[in-house]
Amino acid sequence: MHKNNPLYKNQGIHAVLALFTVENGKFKVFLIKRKNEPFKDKWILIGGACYNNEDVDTGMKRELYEKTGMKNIKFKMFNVFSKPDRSPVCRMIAISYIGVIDCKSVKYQKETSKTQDADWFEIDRVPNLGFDHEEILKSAIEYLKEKIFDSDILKDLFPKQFTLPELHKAYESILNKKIDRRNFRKRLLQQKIIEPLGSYEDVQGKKRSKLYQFK
Amino acid sequence: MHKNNPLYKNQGIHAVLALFTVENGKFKVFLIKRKNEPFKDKWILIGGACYNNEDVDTGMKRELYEKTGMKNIKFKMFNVFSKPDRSPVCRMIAISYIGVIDCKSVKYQKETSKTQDADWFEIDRVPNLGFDHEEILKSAIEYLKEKIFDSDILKDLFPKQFTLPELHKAYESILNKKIDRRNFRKRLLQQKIIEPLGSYEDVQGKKRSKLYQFK
DNA sequence: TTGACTATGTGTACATTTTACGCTATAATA
DNA sequence: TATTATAGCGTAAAATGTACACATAGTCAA
Repeated sequence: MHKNNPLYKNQGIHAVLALFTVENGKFKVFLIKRKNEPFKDKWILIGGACYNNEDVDTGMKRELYEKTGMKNIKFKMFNVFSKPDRSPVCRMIAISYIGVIDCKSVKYQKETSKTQDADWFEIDRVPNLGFDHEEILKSAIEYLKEKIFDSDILKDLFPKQFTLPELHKAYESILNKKIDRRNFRKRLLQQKIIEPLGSYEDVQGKKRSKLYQFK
Repeated sequence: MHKNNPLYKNQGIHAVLALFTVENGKFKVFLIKRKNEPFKDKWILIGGACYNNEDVDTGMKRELYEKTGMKNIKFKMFNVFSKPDRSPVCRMIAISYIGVIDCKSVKYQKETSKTQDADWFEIDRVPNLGFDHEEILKSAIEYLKEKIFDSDILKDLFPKQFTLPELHKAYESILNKKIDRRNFRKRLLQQKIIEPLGSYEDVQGKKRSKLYQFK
């Protein structure tokens, strides 16, 4: 590859993050609103271009901080999008990431140098997205559904303790279907990625649930 | 991203393919030997740089043809490698692919404009590889082992008919462990990705096996 | 206070899948 | 004929998944 060969020139790498949460039983994704062209005033997933001196994970982390102010978020690469015209600026491929967090335990900025707004959107109320981010979002949701039972991908959705009914509700929201309460409980407990704390939640108005945490 | 910002300039995209086969019960990978710097005279996986006007799948297909002469090979993306210094030429990220084929039913060129040799290597006799291709190969083998029972990833290893003992041997070679003959048979048959042809193989010296094909 | 209602937690019966291994059939060979 | 190797079929036990019944803890309204 020759640096000045027009066949290769001006390629770039996008890092794009589909960041999810579940809040009050609603499955949500985090979007930012662009301030500049292209796709000015459009909502998109969190993302931006990688620098030459960083690997894509590092670029993703930096972009996440620059565009939202969020830090210490875990995410995982899951796909690549590379249609030559996916960005109108120049040839950019997108490395896509997925993350699931507790929206109540992170702060974010509504505005930055490149964004004019930012918020959590319910999955079925997501507006039209810029770039090919609708395709990326769709792929991310598929990936999440596929991995939800076979990994600890929801580990950061409940950073501290939680109850089994809460976790059950989160699974149902994400998978968008009913799961038998009692079988769900059995399955999760024998998977041994969660453990009981011995204490109970502090609520009134119903029978108290036991508290659990991820191992 | 600005086209002349040195933070972004001269990024490139490698497409890299770990192409596997099983021959005489041996699990093998296809390697090519470089003709030029960097890594002159080193063996590497099949790969090269994507053009601006092609998506990475298309670039992979073109590079495969240019470096080996092979056509009509199916492959699947499985990972991304992006350490900033993984190529000494400039900042290149690698999109990695995996493929499994029948080595007897493809021809390849020993030499091309950029390669001086090409061959199938038994997995445990692979030489030191150029770039970060040892890491990519390791990741590809892991991925293959993970997917071997849950997908038709071996579909092109036996393009026409095969016997269950042959398929069994291929699984054992790839997974590098013994699998019970009888349980293997049961498992594959109830997965319904293969079907019996009704005929038998044409050999002497042992009991003849039934022939099967992928659906 | 009692009965209705809801949420939580446990148990049980049944089916399906996985695993370990016995047995039979075909063909070559001593 | 007996032995050995390969191919194919079957079965019992274990593990896992699915569909429920039931008991308990609390609220609320009559």
